[in-house]
Amino acid sequence: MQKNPVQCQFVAALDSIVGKWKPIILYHLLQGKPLRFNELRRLLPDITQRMLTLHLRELEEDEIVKRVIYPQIPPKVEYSITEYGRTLAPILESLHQWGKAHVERKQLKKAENEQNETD
Amino acid sequence: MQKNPVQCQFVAALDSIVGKWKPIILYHLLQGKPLRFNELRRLLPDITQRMLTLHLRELEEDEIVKRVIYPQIPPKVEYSITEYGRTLAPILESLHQWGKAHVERKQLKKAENEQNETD
DNA sequence: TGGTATAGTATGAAAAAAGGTACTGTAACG
DNA sequence: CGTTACAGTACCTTTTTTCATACTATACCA
Repeated sequence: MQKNPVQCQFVAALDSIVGKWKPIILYHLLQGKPLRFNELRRLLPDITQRMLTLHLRELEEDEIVKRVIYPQIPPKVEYSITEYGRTLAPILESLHQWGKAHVERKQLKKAENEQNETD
Repeated sequence: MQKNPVQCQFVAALDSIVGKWKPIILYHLLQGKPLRFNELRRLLPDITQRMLTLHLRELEEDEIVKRVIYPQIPPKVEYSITEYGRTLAPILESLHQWGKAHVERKQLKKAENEQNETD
């Protein structure tokens, strides 16, 4: 589908971290502590079970996240970042920083505009 | 809609660079030379006029790309990266590098699997 | 005995993103 | 006089992504 190799590389990278919830899932897992399914759910109050499952499966598929099932009842499944997943940390950190600055910049522009309107 | 501020920051950053064609548009514009609408189209053979227009408008809205209209016939419009847009360069470069390694890694795994199947 | 917690799956609907095709006006080229 | 190039817009369809709700099995707790 994507013929251009440069585009492919962007697509591969972005596929791994994009998705409405992936960055924030990774953000929590990058804190270091393995998290159970419902712990993640509590950290992301607005996500549906379905989306959490789907995104975790994709991250697992890419070997960014590791899934460990403890054979007990009620079930216990722990998710943690892999060594490979950790290579994404600097990128996510940059994105986070840039995004923060971008939001602040937008709010500043908005405030300026509202100031001008009342002139 | 996005209540979590951390998530907002990711969303803001990703909104600015995600979209099927945005990274590759930015990649070309980051080469430095301003590009005309149809020059970009030729660089992205599979994009439709419509999608190119929409993505460029969004990038312009975020002040990542500058649009200059030359009042002549036939029309001439040049797109270039702004100073602000240039602050995305390191992030895009990292994404590109990571994506490249990720693609190679996947191909390696695939080759290993095929090797095992023929054992 | 009924409620809660665990980690999901199944199904259908809604929303968002992307695509396809046709169309615009003007000028230069052959 | 017909064609091409330019930079789009309009309209509609398809694809992809996300959401909402109901459902599963088992154990523990009161």
